Amino acid sequence: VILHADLDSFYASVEQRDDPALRGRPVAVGGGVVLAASYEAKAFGVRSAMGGRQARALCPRLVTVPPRFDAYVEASRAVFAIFRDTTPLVEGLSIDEAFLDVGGLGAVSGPPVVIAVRLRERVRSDVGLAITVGVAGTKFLAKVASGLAKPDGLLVVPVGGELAFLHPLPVERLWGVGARTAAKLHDRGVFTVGEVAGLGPAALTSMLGRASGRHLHALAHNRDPRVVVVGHRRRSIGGQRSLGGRRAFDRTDAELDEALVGLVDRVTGRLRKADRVARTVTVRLRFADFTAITRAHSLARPTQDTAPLLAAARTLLAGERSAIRTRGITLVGVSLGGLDDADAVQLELPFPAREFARLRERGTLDPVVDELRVRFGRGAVQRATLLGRSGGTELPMLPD
DNA sequence: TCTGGGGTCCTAGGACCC
DNA sequence: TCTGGGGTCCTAGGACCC
Repeated sequence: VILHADLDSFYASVEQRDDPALRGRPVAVGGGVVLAASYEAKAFGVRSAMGGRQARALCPRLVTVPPRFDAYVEASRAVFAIFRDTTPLVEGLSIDEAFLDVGGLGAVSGPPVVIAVRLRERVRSDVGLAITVGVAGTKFLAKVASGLAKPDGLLVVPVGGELAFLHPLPVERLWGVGARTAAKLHDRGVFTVGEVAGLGPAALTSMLGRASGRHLHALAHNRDPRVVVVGHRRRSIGGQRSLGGRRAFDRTDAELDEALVGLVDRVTGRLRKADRVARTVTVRLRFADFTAITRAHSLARPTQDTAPLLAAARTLLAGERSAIRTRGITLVGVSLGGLDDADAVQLELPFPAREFARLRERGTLDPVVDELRVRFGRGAVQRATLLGRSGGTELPMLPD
């Protein structure tokens, strides 16, 4: 049994918690763009990612406050501590939501509903925030349930009633169906999850692509085998800076370089703080017409040093000088991928073919061996046995 | 209404290797 | 001179989520 716990209007709720004058009033966090809107603001149609001007047009009495990210991180830590005190099986999805696997807790903590009620009370009393919880047998359904129960709600999908719950819902309720996918489905007369379920997998696949089609087909029949995973590792670290549209066509090279250096500096700082190394640098540019491109380069070896990563980013940016001149530029982004632990050592792969053939001739390696992987990390050997067999027995790692 | 900043995953083509 | 198939890695773009 899985709980999906999701804090309501997180940033705005923290602001209302910390400043009583904001309570009961329509609040938007952010400046040029709304990062989060309180429920009072949402009632006027104010939404996150909306421009500040539009938000004020919809809601003249809107109170706009600048974000205080430190306060949100602090509140998030406190809530996640309560999550982990509820069950060790916590999978964070973002700063304000997580899956909790409470399946094995029955004997200790009572049934899932009781656990969910207690969790909501604790977050309310200890952190001062409202949290919505969805309870179901799968991650997907738990997330759908919490979405429907917002704000400040609790919704349990009864065992056996999953499809009856799911099928009347509009397709937009499905996790992974955004505006584009919804539009494609609507074009073909598909509006509810039940109608999706009525479609064959082939029809969905031809509409949405292989993975999305299969995925959606499975979800519409409430098949979701994904388990709660503790301790996800970040796969990329990035930063971006919008430059404002006004001077899109007359940014100087020096200005762009300054922005790039600032971003690389910030991002590599985070990389080092996380004790990780990166191998792929991606530069993202957005032009005055709002179209965007990405340019990537992979280094021969991973690093956490600023210099080689900055050099790669500069080269990528330099390659787009003429596009920047003719199309104007409104955003620069840098992302680091191919992450690994800083102290991990990966030997050259694949194992040199000539050396391999030589060993094979000497009879040192059984022909079924076709790869050698040796990995060291955290100051100790992680995997150090040769992944091969000779006469059915494992070979020891080569002395070298 | 001229639109932030942080991520994840999928697709598809080309290079390269065996 | 013309021809196969499988696999991995890299790059670019797109959709989606909070």
